[in-house]
Amino acid sequence: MLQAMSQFDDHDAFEAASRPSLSQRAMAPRPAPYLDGLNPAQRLAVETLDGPVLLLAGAGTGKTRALTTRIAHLLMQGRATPGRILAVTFTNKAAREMKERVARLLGETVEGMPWLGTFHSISVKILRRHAELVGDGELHLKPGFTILDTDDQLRLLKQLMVAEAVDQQRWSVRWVAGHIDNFKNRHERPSNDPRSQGPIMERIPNAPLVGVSHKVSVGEIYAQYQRRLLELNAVDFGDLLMHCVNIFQAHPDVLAQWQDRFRYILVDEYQDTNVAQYLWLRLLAQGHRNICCVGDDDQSIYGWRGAEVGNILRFEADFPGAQVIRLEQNYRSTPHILAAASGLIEHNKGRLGKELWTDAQDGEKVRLIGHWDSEAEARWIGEKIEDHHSGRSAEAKSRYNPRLESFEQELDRRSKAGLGPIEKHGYIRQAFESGEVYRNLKTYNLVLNLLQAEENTRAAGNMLGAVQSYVVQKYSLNEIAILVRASHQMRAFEDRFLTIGLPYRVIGGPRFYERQEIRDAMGYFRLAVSPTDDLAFERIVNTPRRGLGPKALQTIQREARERGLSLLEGAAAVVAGGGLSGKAAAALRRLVEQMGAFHAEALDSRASHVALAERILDETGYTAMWQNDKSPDAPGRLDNLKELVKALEEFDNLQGFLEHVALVMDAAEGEQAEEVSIMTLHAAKGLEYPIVFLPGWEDGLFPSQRSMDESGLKGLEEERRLAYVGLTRAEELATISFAGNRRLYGQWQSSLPSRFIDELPEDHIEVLTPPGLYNGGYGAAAQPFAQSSMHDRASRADVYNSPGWKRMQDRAAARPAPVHRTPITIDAEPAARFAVGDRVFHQKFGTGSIMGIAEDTLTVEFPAGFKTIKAAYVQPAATAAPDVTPDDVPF
DNA sequence: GGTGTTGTGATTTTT
DNA sequence: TCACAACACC
Repeated sequence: MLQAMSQFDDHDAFEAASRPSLSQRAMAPRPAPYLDGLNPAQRLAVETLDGPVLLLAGAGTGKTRALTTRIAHLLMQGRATPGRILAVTFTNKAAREMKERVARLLGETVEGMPWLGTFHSISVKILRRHAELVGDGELHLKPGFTILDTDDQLRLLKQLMVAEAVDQQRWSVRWVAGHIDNFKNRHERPSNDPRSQGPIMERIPNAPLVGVSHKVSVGEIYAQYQRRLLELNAVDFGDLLMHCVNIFQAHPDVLAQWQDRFRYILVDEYQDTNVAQYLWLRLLAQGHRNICCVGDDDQSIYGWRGAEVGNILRFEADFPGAQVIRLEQNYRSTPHILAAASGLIEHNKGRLGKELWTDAQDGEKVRLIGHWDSEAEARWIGEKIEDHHSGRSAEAKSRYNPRLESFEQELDRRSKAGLGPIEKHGYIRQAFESGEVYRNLKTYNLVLNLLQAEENTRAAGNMLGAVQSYVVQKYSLNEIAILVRASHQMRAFEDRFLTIGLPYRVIGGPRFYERQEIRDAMGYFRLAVSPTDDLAFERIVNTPRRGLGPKALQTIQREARERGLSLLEGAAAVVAGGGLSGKAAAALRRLVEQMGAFHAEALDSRASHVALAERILDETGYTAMWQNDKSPDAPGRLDNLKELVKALEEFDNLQGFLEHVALVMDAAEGEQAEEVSIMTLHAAKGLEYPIVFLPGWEDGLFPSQRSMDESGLKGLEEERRLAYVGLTRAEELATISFAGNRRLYGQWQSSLPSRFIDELPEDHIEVLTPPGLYNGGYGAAAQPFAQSSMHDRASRADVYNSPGWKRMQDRAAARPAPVHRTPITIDAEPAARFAVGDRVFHQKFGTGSIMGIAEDTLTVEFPAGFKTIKAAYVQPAATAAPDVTPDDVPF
């Protein structure tokens, strides 16, 4: 069906014919099985096809389902051909997912959805067709333009800044790049008066630029940068959007053409759009006005990179007559999790407002726990994960359940006898046979519902009881995630998990195509495909080392500039003209000749591009460079190169591959192994896990001090949304934790629990007491805060008054101190408790002897060697019974 | 031109 | 603490 329609794509004849004709009307009202199972709001979202629609979809409300079903509906209703639907996402992953799901709905591959993609990939397609409209009469973009990655962008900017003698000590390349990105996010073109655009920078003190001002504005660099990009026939990511909008604005005829094409527009994650994307969308939508934006203002967490929540808040004003549809039924989380998240986000002002609700069973409350320091936090979370994984978590019910056994027997009996109402639901059987009903709360709930729907037979009643009393104790590690605010928090977990041998994976680390060796290799490929790619030339000319350093490069650049050649051609000229001597000349000659040959072969469609790629890497000595490298990561890099070559096989030629990679910078992720996922809160958006840990809820870290300093209340609210996103990732169990002390940049720093903790609705929170928090604990111990930056009494008192800490104290006090332990009193002169020669115990270093005492600092000889340690961190060894695990040892 | 040393500064990240 | 960049030195 889809493929049949896609043949007509681009044919206006088909469009004309697509007014309800006889044959179409005969085909028209088809049954729409894909609509089954949608809730009323989702259904409304799918069926409201005309005019602007804002779909406010809370976390876990089936947003993607609504969006993909809407596309399917448009197609099945014959409202539009695939080529007439524009569907934009932010990430390639989201685009891929959407394609797959639409395909599944329609039961076919959706090759015919050419305009489902990211803002950037769609912009490239548009831009390739109108490249000449970018620039002025003299200099304009050509359709074959290259797309620079961040690396190229920085190198180019750096050249410009060096030429302008900008004081890079004070104004870094990254900083300038950030500003330029922001210009583009806000769709600010280089102004006619660049000197007054953007912040002012100073040149280095005695820059040899006679008669030039001591100051340069970022705007001037921006203008030069744009000029340079044009000369290089290149664009950066921001340009893709900006140039498109510029073309649309300056050429109404072109705009009209695209407006006409896109009969229906769908936008995912609308709350994340920046000004440029907003303009882009609004221009295109002004044609048919059938635009459907899906988003959630409460999940807007990308303000710092230009996203404007205002776009979604203003939707109704921007698109008069817009219908607003709210998806509020949540299918992901338990009521407690939902209530906790909702209670938190209510502290934000200016929301569009949604009330999430769910049918799900109550489940566990959100847990809250405070720890002494980040290491204790990691240790504790590691243990909890092991518990969940092995099924020995404290809340685990008995593995053996007689009622369940009888239930299973009953099921078996009835199934064999082929009777009774229950086995009509093959699903139930399967749920039990696979064990899914024990493991997955969703399955469990579904089975419950199905059973409840059954007639009130005794068998059904039995089953119900059995299922209800036996829920889920074992979790796969893949069902568990740790979500942190900043990536440096990950280290504590990695360290800990490595020691206890818990498999984990970090999501969102440096990506495949951002690795040095991959970029280098790509540089070679780029140069082979387009010999005029100067940035690629600069990248690889001396990698591996060819003795062609900055000086040789300067010579080449001078030659190229004087003759108006590209760098590679310039290099050829230098070689021919004898501009370089000896070794360098020979090396350059070889490189030029090789690249010439590679280029010829790249043009030859009969030659294998995979073989060419291998040859390039081998003959230029690039592979050898890593083979000779003795650093520990060299073998990994060689593997990556092999993988790169393998990835090439999926493309017809190098060119296609490069085009793909410029935009789709992600590698296939393997998900076979069982591993706990560790990632930032940002990376977690859109994902869900049965069990979620949210560590590091401390003021300054989360909410991040920097966010609040830089953006004030706005920043704080965005942090709060981030907390909301984190909580709503959890399906069954969320555990929030904070640590009193944390090592930051090598320094121990103490902090207060996050203000968000006090904003959580108490009824849905269960406060846990960590092992080792006995009487005394935090309440009595001023010592833990001795190194605190929070020295003033008032703020420290606040800690003790906060519900979380109070509760912890109450719990701790209510709990009898174990016999083997002497309560620790930490007095003003802690070291006074010790004398040289005493045996002391430290939770990390074990037992040792005191060799020296200075103030409150001890020098202790541990098995691991001499350590200088604050007295507060150790205790007399005699009180530390041998059976005490490290976690039982308090501070 | 390659290697060692010092200094600095440090969220969140996609395309 | 750690990574990376800029400089000094061989």
